[in-house]
Amino acid sequence: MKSLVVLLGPTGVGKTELSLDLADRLGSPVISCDSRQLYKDLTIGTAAPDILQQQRIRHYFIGSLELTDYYSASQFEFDVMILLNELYQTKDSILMTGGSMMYIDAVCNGIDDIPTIDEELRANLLALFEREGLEPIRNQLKLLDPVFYNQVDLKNHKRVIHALEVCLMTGKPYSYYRSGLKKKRPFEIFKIGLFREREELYARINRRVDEMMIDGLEEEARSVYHLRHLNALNTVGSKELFLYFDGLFTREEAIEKIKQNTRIYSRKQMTWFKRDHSIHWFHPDQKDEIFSFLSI
RNA sequence: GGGCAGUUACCAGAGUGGCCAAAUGGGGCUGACUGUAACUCAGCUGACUUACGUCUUCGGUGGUUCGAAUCCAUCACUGCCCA
Repeated sequence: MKSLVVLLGPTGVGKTELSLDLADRLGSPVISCDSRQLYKDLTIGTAAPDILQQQRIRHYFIGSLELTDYYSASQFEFDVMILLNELYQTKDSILMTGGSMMYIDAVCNGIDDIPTIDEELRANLLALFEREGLEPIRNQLKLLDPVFYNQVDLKNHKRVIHALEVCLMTGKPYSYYRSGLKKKRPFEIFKIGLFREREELYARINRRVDEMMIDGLEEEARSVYHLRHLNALNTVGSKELFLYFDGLFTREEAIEKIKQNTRIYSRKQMTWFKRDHSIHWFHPDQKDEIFSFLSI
């Protein structure tokens, strides 16, 4: 039986470092599962594996996209499935590492097949939202998909708009596509979660942000500032510096905000992971325990 | 030494006699989340209680009043101005 080892955990917990040893042991490359490390030009702010680390272990999905590229969890599922199929020709165990919750779920459980939304339609709805608020969009959704209308958080414009997009795009209710079914994978999945006490994690995060600034995060952000409207740049470590460039933050305030938003993000990740009882939790120092758990 | 302004929950900051455990924002905490998800959204945030509710708060003290964060006196501290 083929297997997929998923190394996950909140940002800053120490996944990258451990993943190299784990990959060595498994004789596997690393499939990165990170919705922002995917993009080139964001390497410092996303703490992507560096050149040396990538020379040591082959990594996939690091810096493979332009900031202007469209991508989604669903596409990630698709790409990973193809890659896994290839890798399993010669290997039995593959390692995937990352903290993007929905991407992990997309690979492990699958995600319903929903058509990708036409750019123009999306732009139109967004314009309508900005002009008249969410009300008209909600009303249309109520008409076209009363089922989902009753389930969705009606204040969450992203969810409401997306549902309507799908309805308008396909002529079918959004709920029609939402099976909620888990896909059966032709490989076994082992989820290893890395956990640190909050205080310890926060201290690492704070320190890491300071290191990023030393490594040139400010210059990195400056070089992509002109693309700030892109979703890929709605990212911790970029958006705060943009506000500094705008004169709305001092440099110090921006750094504090990056730390704070990273901490908040790490908590959101933990909230998500807590629901998943198939995760086996370890402290990053418990390398041997992890190896023996995986029998490697 | 004199004059003026101020002191409100973790922070900032509304409230100027009852509808005030006290607006709002920030921060913190908890959670939702199947498609741009490092997104977006929600709840809680004086104490005790599952809850109904009860109790203790608005610099200190003492008053006025049926009733005070709100009015008066006084003390303390802070800021600005005059000396």
